Formats: sequence, C-alpha cells, structure tokens
Amino acid sequence: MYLQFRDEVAAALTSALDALDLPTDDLGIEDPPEGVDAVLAASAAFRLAGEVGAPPPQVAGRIADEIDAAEYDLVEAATAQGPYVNFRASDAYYEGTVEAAQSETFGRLDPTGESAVVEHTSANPTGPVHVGRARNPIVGDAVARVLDFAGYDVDRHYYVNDAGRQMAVFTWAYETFDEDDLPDPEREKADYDLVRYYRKGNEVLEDGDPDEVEAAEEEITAIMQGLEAGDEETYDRVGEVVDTVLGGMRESLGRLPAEFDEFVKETRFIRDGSVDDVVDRLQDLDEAVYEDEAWQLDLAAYDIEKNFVFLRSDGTTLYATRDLAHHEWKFQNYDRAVTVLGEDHKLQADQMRATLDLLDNDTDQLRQVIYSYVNLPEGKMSTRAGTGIDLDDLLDEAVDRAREEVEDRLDDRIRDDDLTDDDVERIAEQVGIGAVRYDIVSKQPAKAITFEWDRALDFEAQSAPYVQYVHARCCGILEEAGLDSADTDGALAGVDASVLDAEAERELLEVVARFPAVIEAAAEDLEPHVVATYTREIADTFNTFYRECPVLRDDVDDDLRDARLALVAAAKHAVGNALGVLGVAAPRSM
RNA sequence: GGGCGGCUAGUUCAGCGGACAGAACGCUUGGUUCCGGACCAAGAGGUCAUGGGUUCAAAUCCCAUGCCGCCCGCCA
Repeated sequence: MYLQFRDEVAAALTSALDALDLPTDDLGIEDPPEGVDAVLAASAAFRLAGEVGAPPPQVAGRIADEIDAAEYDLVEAATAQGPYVNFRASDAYYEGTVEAAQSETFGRLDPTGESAVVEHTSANPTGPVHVGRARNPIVGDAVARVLDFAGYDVDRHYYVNDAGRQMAVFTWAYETFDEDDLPDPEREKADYDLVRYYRKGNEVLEDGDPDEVEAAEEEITAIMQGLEAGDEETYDRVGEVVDTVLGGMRESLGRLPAEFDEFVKETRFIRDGSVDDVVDRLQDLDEAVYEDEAWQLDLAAYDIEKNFVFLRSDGTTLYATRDLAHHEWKFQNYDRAVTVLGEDHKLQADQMRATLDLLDNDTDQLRQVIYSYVNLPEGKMSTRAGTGIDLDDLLDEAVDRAREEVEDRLDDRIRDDDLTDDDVERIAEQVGIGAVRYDIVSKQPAKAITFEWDRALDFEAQSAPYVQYVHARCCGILEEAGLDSADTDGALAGVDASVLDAEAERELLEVVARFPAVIEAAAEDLEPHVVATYTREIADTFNTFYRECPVLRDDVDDDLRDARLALVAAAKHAVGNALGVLGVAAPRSM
C-alpha cells in the first residue's frame, strides 16, 4: 500500500503543480518526522518559492488547495503545514495494509525479470574462516537475500582462487611435510587439519635453510607453470588441497548460514582459453604498454595512477587478469553482477572496472560493495600467521552464551509452554548465531569494527534477540488464539480492519506498510543494514501496541479482537520476513 | 609522499540537503487485576572532529586541517 500511496502522492503533486504552471521535476517527497500526522510529506514549496515569488508556506498552501483528495483512493487529505504539504492516508490505506500483510510473502516485490549474481567471501582456501573476514559472508548473503526478495533471480557465487602462488605454496607444503612434525589441529575438521601444512610451509619459506627454500621455490614455480599450461596432473594435485580445505570452510560458512549456488574456480578460465583471449585483446588496446618486460595498462584516463600489470615477464597471467575473464563470463550470464569485497581490494576493483570498460563491457552491470575489516584490539587477523578468532569459535561461544541465557530465563517465564531440551538448543542456536549476524549486518559496512567478545555477544544492546522476541510474541498471541503460527498465510484475510483506529494501531500499521519500500531501498543501494534499522523500528512500535492494545483479553469485542489478530499477523509477517532478509532466524518461541 | 574510506550523546550505532539530530546500552525514576517483563513509560546526557565555503536551508554538499583504518607487489 505504501508504494501505491507514494505513487498517488506523486500523481497528486504533479497534477497540482501542472495546474499552477510550475515545474514538476522536484517533488521532494519524504517521510515526515515523528509526531507529524502524515504518512508522506513534500518539500517542493521550498524550491518553488523563488519562481512563484511568494514565501514557501504560501506556496505550500496553494499546492495543497489545488489537490482534491477525493480524487484519490488512498490519500485522505493534503494539508499545508508551514512550508510542507502533508499527506494523510485514508481508511482504505490502513485497511489495505492489513489485507496485503496477511500474505506470508508480504514485502516481497514483483519479479524484475532480471538476473543477478552476488559474489561474496571468495576467500583463498588457505584455512579456517576467521572473523576478520566474517563480514563478507554475512553482508554478502544478506545482499543476495535482499535482491532475491526485491524480485531478482539471484545466484550466489564463491570465486575460488585455485591458481595463485598461495595455492602452489600450499600444495608444495602439503606434499612435503610429515604430519608428525606438525602441531595437533585445533579442530577435527579438514580446514584446520590442512592449514598446519600451509603455516609450516610459510615458516620454512620465511626463515628456513636457504637450500631448502631454493628447492621449494623451484617446486612452487613448477606448480604455477603447470597450472598455467593446463597440465592435468598439476591441476589434480592442487585441486585436492583446494577442495579439501574449501570443504571445511563451507561447513563453517554454512552455520551462518551462508550457502552458495556455485563455486567458480579461476582455473576454469585458464582452461577454457578465455584468459588468453582477454590478454590478446588487452595487448591490442592503445593503453597497453610493454614496460620492464611486462605487459601493463595505462589507466590514467580513469584517474588511476598505478599501471595495471596483466602479463608477467615470464608470460604468466595474474589473478587480476583471470578475474577479468571471470567478470566477462558473469556479464554474459547475468544482467547484474554484485561483488562484496574488503576495502583492501578497492584499488584493484577500480582497475578492473576501468579495464572492463576498455574491453567494451557495460560496466553499469557491475556493483561493488566494499566493507572494512574486523580487527582485533591488538591488530589484524591472519590465516598464515595463525592470529585471529576462528568463526567456528565465535559461533560456538555465541551459542553457549545464548544457551546459558535461555536457561537462566526458564524459571521466570510467564508463558507456560514447557520448553524441551531440544527447544532450548534450538533457541540457543537461533539467538546466538542471530546475534552475531545481526550485530554485523546492522552496521554500515564502511565502518571499521574492532572485535571484542563481550560486545559481539551482547544480547542486551540493540540486538537480534530483541527483534526475535517480538516475532515470538506475535506467534504466541496467534497460537493462543488457536492459529498455527507456522502457517499464517491468509489465515485472517478478510477481517474488517476498519475498527483499528487507536493511535498505537495506526502507528504500527504505518510501520508495517513501509516494509516493501524498505526492501526497495535496500536493494537499490545494496544496503541490507537499512532492513536491520527497520526491524528495530517495527519492534519498538509493536511493543508499544502490545502494551496499549490487548488482543485476547475478555473485555475486547470480537470484531476488535479479530482485527487486532490480523494486525499481529501482519506485524509477524513484516518482522519475520525482515529477519529472513537479514539471514537471522525468526523463532516461534524463545 | 599520493589515493580511498571513517569521525554524530559516556559507549555502540542510525540519520547523509529540508520540520526541534534519533535509538539502544549504561545512569536516575516509575510500571505485574498481564495475550510472553529478552517488555513498557519518564528523566538526565550532543559546539554532529576542527576551520572555512556553497545554499532560502548543511550532521548531510565543496575545500583545508587533525586523528584512525585501508591501499599504492610482475602476491592473492
């Protein structure tokens, strides 16, 4: 309803301004501040004052006078208030919102007919996922969910760097060292098992015996050249290490949950010849230069000072070169390509966008979401050095603390629903992991985060449990009324919502109504955190409603009771779907 | 040295041209005839880093400065 209401407001303003012979290109439709009795407002009068030759409040008055609300279904009235034109919504708006929100898919936008690939995480398969990079799967998965909910046909990709020096080092180390010389793994899991070889290998390369290092370097170079040449045996050797480590990482990411439709290996683009094709086309460009025996690209025209080297002096390609072929492949297969990457890849991302443009791609298809790293108070996290907090440890700790919290609260639960041990475990998982995820996804990615256990696992602050609790509360009320909270799709459709005229009811309806617009904005800007902000708002508003407006109490008339139940179902769908978009579980009890 | 990003209440964060800068945590105070108190209501707390500028209007845009982070490899 909100989107339709906004369309009506735009139409009303446009025709009013036309009638007044004024330009209609800047309506200034915005959300009014709290306390103003209007669903939308327009600030156009500010800009038109000069042209009209009258102060803004007078212009607002003329515009408001020109609008006949009777011509519109959802607009109740357009009134000037100072320099603003405020638009109140009709009963049909509120009733329509209740009706629309009875659907379990409330908030989902119509299919756009466009496909999108969201590439995220793509961490090198060198070892366990640590929380320094945990922002990538969490933000990336949320971006994918937002786009999906906004009507795109979405695939999630993990681009696997299986052709670089790191993997050659890893393969050499794995084949060279004996397990007896390694420390015990931190966990019985493939990625923890193999990372020991990788760390040992790097230690040796850094300060090992010079002869040993020389032999190692020869082997590493041989592996890299084997990959470049498309040698099957080399590919299999490296592939074993890559697939094994990746399998472990996948398991950890799956706990978030962050799952992928496809793991795209960069060797694929070497093997199918598309990297060679890219190199040929790059060499033909006017911007291509051969300097210091390597092929480079002068990107000064794109305000990038740094030359982009795309072919080494030994004739092998670089990661960035292969990534160009990868992106052209994405462009061919999807309408839009979104990449979520750390701020340290910013320059490379700019170089790639510029180069793709030089190669005659439509770079409007590409959107890059940049996030800052999560650092420890004492510094950066590193897989190679073994410094950092493993994602598995964070999630385990989160679930443990959540379990304690649930158990502490068991005694003073008012609701008598006898939680089983399985329920406690389920809630601990939902709350613990939800809290971690919500904490990260609710912040703007550009801001740096310093990891602190107590802060990351604070269930009290603006956190997932607060919002999850609202969802559980809604479900509790619906259950109490004899409905199945697992299946509320249209269960209360058709109730007469016209009796919902209390302030708390209207405010809750207004917030519920905005949900589709929140999804629209989040998808447009690729900013899932605005959905998190919304969940907080709707939770606050619901709690006020809950306090003010009893639903099932004996003294509530049947009509009002049914209407309020429908409102509870509407709020449940909005909160539940918003949490779903964030990838945070929506518990039916907790 | 150059480039990019950040800086909003004691703390963690929203807001990113328009109506008095919002929330949570913490602090002070009040609330159970209850559908779930992981809640609600009230109060105290802010030169929106600093200085200029643009604008009818700036936390929001521009310039400079400061502090913090990231980048400037024929690594990924």
